[in-house]
Amino acid sequence: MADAPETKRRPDAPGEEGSRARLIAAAGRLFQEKGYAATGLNEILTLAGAPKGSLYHHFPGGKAALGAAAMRGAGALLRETLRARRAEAGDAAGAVAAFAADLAGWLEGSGFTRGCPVATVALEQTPGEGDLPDAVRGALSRTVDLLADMIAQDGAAPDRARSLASTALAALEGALILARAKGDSAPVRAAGADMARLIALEPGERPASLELTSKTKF
Amino acid sequence: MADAPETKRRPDAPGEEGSRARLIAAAGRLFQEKGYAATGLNEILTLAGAPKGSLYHHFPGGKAALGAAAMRGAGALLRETLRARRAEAGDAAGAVAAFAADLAGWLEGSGFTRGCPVATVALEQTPGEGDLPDAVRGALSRTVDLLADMIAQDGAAPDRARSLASTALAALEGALILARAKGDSAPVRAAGADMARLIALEPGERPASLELTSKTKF
DNA sequence: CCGTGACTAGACCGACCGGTCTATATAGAC
DNA sequence: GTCTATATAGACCGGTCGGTCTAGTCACGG
Repeated sequence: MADAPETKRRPDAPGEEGSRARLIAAAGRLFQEKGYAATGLNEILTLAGAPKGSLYHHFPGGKAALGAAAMRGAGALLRETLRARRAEAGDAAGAVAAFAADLAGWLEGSGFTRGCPVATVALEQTPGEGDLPDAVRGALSRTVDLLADMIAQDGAAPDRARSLASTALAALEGALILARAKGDSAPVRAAGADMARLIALEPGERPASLELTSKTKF
Repeated sequence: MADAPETKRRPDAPGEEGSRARLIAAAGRLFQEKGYAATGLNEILTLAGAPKGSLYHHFPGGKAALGAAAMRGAGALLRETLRARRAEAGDAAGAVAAFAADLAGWLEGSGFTRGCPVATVALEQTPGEGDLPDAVRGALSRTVDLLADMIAQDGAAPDRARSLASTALAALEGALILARAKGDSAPVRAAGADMARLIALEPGERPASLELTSKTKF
């Protein structure tokens, strides 16, 4: 809802392609691998190929602001993937199973170094880190909301759908922890299958309700 | 299986009561609240009331060795609690529900600052931290093994019991993340109830098998 | 009463932390 | 061309990090 008549917005030349985006990507990846506190600013800068000045130009709030942006991006990616799986599978249970397979694949593909980018940061939070706690909370709750909507669309009562969605996301997050520690993605696949089963056996009353509840209360 | 004829083992006078134990307790608590990397040695030392010399006397391996000891202690506490709940409830499903209530209570009691002590450290692991990764893996896998034994005792097939145990622990770990981020223990209680339900509806074939499977392959 | 080993005590170290600052290069407006 | 805003570039800062080291304190065995 901005920059409608704006045709400018094109300085950025020195860095070849959005150094801001590269900073977010580098931070997200390193936080995912080693956690927030263990990742140094210089490490992020090196991976992104950007100097310190760029970081503090794009993120005056420093490390916490960059972390918040990374959390928002990671949450968006999670939800986008989940939505795509839901479209393919046709129901919430299938979406969860396919989503779990995605997570397992990502974990394996990284050599078991990258779990959930949000969970890693979520566990290190102490209040007073600027936007970061809010961004973490938002990424998690918006994903739960999305999943709850999917389950409710399959006919579950709204409260029950939210509860199931919370448990399902929790199981996947926890499974990523177990899988990463073990160096074996079996826990993620098991959690996906078990949660799909749990969701599927929910008494679906209305076969298809056309309205999205989507309270989206953060 | 040691110190049978040992009647000595009682220097320790300066510190009034096992400074080693105080160090482990302080480290465990701080790791739980803020994570491994974010917790400074000096902070642990202050909370434990011990000087640096004591730390490196008891834990020549430094921070990683202290962390490993804290993980072993935390894992033991988790399993002890789970065993106690199983004894009270009589079956695995009831044990999981009661255990979840314990976790929720601990989280609430700490003002939502303390989640699972193992998960927090598990997500920050990079190889080369000495005993720490092994201690984390051991704490998690031994807890899964214990829970799998409980489920198998209720009549589930061993493989299915292990899979269910993995998902159940994952759901509780993940729920602690969500609950802490939200400042609301509802996700933990929901996960406890849902996992108890999932375990209970497992076809229990033999009402009671007397033999513990306990492969304990970590 | 003097060793001797277990343990406490904390000064000290180089490395690195997140953050600030000034200087420079670039692209578009006029 | 000149001016201005955007963005890059990195030297630099005080503070803190995990870890090392030497000195001192205690309980006990001889």
